[in-house]
Amino acid sequence: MSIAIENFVKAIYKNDKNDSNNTKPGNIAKKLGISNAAATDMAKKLASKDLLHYEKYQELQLTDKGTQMALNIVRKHRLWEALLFKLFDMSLHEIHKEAELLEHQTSDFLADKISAYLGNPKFDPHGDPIPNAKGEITTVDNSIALSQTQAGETYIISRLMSDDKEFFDFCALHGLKYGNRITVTNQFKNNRMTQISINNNTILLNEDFTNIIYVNESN
Amino acid sequence: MSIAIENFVKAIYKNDKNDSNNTKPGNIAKKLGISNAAATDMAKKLASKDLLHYEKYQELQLTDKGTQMALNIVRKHRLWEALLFKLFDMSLHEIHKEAELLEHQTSDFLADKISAYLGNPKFDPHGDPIPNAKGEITTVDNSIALSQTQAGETYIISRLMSDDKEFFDFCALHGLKYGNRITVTNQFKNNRMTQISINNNTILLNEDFTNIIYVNESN
DNA sequence: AAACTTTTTTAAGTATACTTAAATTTTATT
DNA sequence: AATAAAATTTAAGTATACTTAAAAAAGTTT
Repeated sequence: MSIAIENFVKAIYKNDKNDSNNTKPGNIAKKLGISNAAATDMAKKLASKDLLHYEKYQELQLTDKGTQMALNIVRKHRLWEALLFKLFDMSLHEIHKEAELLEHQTSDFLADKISAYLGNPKFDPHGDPIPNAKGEITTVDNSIALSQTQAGETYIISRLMSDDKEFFDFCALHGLKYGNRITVTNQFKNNRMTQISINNNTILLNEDFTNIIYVNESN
Repeated sequence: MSIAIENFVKAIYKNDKNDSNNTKPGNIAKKLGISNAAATDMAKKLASKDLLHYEKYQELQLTDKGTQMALNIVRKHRLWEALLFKLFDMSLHEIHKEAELLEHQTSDFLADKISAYLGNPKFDPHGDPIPNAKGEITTVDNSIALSQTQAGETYIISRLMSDDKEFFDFCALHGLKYGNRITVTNQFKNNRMTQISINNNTILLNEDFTNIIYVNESN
């Protein structure tokens, strides 16, 4: 299967996991930076390969086969992120960009080698779960968006759900990192802002960030 | 530049380094597993990109720009080989196959990270030189093919110039590995065979192997 | 040097993955 | 419910990287 196909299947999968309300060709096209027409063409082609269900004007839906393919690619992506993060001094954004390319040129054999080398990790450096070789994912039920937290409570950062350079630069600057401890000092519901304390510094975060930073309750 | 272009340029470069007598489209086509017509087409296209000199019915010759591109790809290939060899339990043949794919999806930035992590090695696990970021290569002048060695002398294996699985399986079985010591016990010139001693075992090698195993004199 | 063989080139055609522009259908608005 | 807006689909066309088949040139043999 080509890189274009892999990226298309992956985009549908990720779309389903996030803003699942729109999996029509146009929305996928926007995420991939291709025209709507190209996305429709591709959808038809993938339907003929039994990777997704396609009906005119309806939402695209991955078949089991398509889902397995997506999980396989996501697995490789996140394993590369984990490996590059461990070995090299690179930002999460740089790591993501490289993994985006490497994921398509990685045999299952090599993926398993990377996984074993890392001790079969269940999460990547963003806190995103790494599917195992069978495509099974460890769910992270009890993690919630920072926007949904309680003022006065302390939490552990469990996921940074973004690919954006500016976001990661901000996180790196303030110590917002997978596994780190933060205290929510104020929730300004009306302004949709959250004030946190980390490393004795106080930071005010707006909704753009508090919706993509996930945390677990700190026991 | 596309993967097809990168592989074409690399094939010319490697051809020049080995059986340099024929760099015409047909020979390159054979190495890449494409038709002669496709190779001619590609040669014309690359000439228009100033990557090689093309004149009808003549040998193909890389320009400086083309040579730099080839060296950049070879650098990435050999850095991946060195990294995979260090981290994972994989055969030289498996490592080669993975590197063949990864080399095209590796930024200069990542290549430099890999190189630094490995301590900027000058040679890969086959003993082949790794070009530096500027495309400069450490020459290995004093290494000679096993077929050219003297009976009675002891040598250090410096290069295993092959991509072939069977060859590497054979090498692994008998301890023929980069850096290992061997003694040439007999040179059967008429039969083009070389008898060596390694780890107290005697092995008789024919020309197919003695021409691709390179050694240095052992001081 | 003529004849044969091999290689290279040209020409025509294919699959993939896109594009833009127009037509169609769906969705939202009044 | 009619109309306007937005999205989707169809249609036609492009670039890349190939293919096969035929024509042309080069190389080899006798």
